[in-house]
Amino acid sequence: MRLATDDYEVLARTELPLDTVLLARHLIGKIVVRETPEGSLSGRIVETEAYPVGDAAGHAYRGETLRNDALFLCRGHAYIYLAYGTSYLLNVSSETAGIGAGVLIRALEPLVGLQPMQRNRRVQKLRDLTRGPGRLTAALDINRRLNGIDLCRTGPLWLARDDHDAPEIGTSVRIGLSRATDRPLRFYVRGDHFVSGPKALNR
DNA sequence: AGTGCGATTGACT
DNA sequence: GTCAATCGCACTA
Repeated sequence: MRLATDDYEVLARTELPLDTVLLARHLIGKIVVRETPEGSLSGRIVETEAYPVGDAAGHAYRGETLRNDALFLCRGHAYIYLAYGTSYLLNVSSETAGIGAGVLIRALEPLVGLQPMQRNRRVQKLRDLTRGPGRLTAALDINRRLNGIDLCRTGPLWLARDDHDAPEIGTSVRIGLSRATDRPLRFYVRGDHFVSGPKALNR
């Protein structure tokens, strides 16, 4: 495990698949980097969900609004919104500019900055730090101020390559929806300790 | 202007 | 397992 984020390499936009579902798979195993005044934080993506073009459960389904406009940026930009009035959720925009689709980051394996994350979350247990889309944003101090940021450039929030072997990826239905509930658009590192959701969706 | 409802979490039985 | 918290947004009128 790395002790610092100094030698992370930023993901090039050209290596991101245009297609939302392919991007959701591609992002598994990549690294989210958060630079704060108190230091660098990072985690490895172990769970994502695709919200592709024409998806009735997607926020872009009814067109562009003030809330969701970051989804319409070209692939690799952050779309962050407040869910249930309590949790910020982090997405990566997909497709070409003007289309409107994205990938939700649902869980991370915490890597760098464990102590600040524990402070941000007010929990000690590593497993509770970033397991869940609202938990990982709290751990990394991610909120609406970072909405629209380019994740393919170093800065306060960006994506890095990782140099591990490609993990074994499982597929399931998405979590927490009331519409389009049957589509297999959730991807996760099979059996990983830091994947969210019920056990049945981690095999 | 009012209403209903989440891409969730934490506390509790 | 159940359930309330909490608020911005989409939708109706």
